[in-house]
Amino acid sequence: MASLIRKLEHFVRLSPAEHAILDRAATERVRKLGPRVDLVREGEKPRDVHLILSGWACRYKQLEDGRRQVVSFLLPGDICDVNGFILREMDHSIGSITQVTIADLSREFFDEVGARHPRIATAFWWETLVNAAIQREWTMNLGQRTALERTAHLLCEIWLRLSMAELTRGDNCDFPLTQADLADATGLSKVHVNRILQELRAAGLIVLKSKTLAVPDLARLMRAGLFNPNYLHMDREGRQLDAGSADIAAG
Amino acid sequence: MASLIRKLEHFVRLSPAEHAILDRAATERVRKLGPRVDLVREGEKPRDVHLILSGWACRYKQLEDGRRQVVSFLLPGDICDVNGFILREMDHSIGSITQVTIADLSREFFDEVGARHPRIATAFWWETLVNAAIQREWTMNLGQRTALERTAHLLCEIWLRLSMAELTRGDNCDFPLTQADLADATGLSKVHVNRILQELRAAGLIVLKSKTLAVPDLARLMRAGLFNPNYLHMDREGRQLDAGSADIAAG
DNA sequence: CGGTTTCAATAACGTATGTTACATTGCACA
DNA sequence: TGTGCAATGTAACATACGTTATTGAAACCG
Repeated sequence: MASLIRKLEHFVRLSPAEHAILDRAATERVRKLGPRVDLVREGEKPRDVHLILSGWACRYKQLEDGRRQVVSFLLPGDICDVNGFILREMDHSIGSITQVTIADLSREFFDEVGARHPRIATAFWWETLVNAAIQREWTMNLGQRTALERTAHLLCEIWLRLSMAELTRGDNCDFPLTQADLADATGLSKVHVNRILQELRAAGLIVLKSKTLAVPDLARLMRAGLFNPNYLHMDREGRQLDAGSADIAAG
Repeated sequence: MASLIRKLEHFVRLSPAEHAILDRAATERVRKLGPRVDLVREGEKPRDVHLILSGWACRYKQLEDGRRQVVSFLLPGDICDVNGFILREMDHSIGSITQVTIADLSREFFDEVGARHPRIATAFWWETLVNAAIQREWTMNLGQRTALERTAHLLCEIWLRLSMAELTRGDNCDFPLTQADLADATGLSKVHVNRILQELRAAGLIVLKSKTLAVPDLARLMRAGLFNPNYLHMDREGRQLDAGSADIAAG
């Protein structure tokens, strides 16, 4: 919950009353899932909207011959498909990566937000639009960037998204993805992901071991990934980027 | 305008009154643009929402060194970013491909739709969600499919989107994209796109010349592109796919 | 704790696709 | 009715990345 509010507040300030509404929605109907299980499967009818309270998950699509593409990562504070229940059938699956805690948000909750809480509704639209922007950036990433740029770019994105949710500590963060996960997300083979990670390590751009990632110099990693943070739309009205994100954006 | 309504009616039936509302919005503030000009540039503040009345356009992103990725095509009946004006700055550009006619839809129009026309609002949400699904499918396409599959897949998608807007005639349609456009959209080089098109032609999957595309056997092209139309969510309540799209979906 | 599985690392080799270069066709416009 | 530029087509060659295979080190687990 805290992660969601922190993230949304990168865009609009929410009142204590609005915090309370989100808090309440996020504390009823909470579930816990093990790692590496499907939360939702392609072909199913969308039911509730899910809010990730803790843990990492991903959306993915698969071809009949087994080729698999992770199309996005879901981090704490992320909402899966605001209004997704409008569609009759899921066109992709959602799977947990780590153990995950989720809150199921009802259709009625969104109806009420739409009718009575315009600032929250706007914040949810922002979430929706940023997710669309992220998906466009992934298209760019897969279509144009080299393996090294692509991997560095993905790491920057995850880093910034985690930091918006206040899930980084100093220069490091939890990083539960395996090289196979990174391969599925970048469209590279596992072997090549391994080569690229070695290269990033050798260049001093990352320190990655035992599920912890450290980024000693984010600006340098961003340059390596040709990373421009504009698509994350982390700017709140009447403010550009705060002190913490200013040097981040410096590039 | 007709294209928009036809497309939306693949999802919900709209009343004559609702048609009239859309018609009115689409006839005030109409502009015409030449081919190959920018409609919107990355970095600008989003203003109105644009509805494509005729012609083709695309969203694209560019790296400093000139690498360019088309992240989506905008066809007649497409709306650019419902509620996009919530964001402070565009993270991509929109450029025309052919001559294009657009209607600028005001923020107030969307406010009114949200407040008073829930069925249209739902239809716009459907449009938003389908666009997100398309973007995910492009991620899959670039990350996992071979050059031939990828190209065939893109052609299938464009074909179906055009047919929803009733812009195909029999087995053929206008197709103004150059091989360079296709290259920018598929992440392939122009030379390789040319090779792949030759291959598709040789296999009898497409006939493409002088800006006209014919697809003699859509089911076969779909198989070549590992194309599953589910992500376009062309199904209306109480109906699966109509006669026209049934054989399309047959695969 | 010993066995089993997952994950990471590395090597040898193969190939799909990129690059550069140039020829040809087609079409806009003078 | 040429003339010029954009678009398409082709060939020779280069390379980034994929594939298969093997090994070692963690993590898991009964």
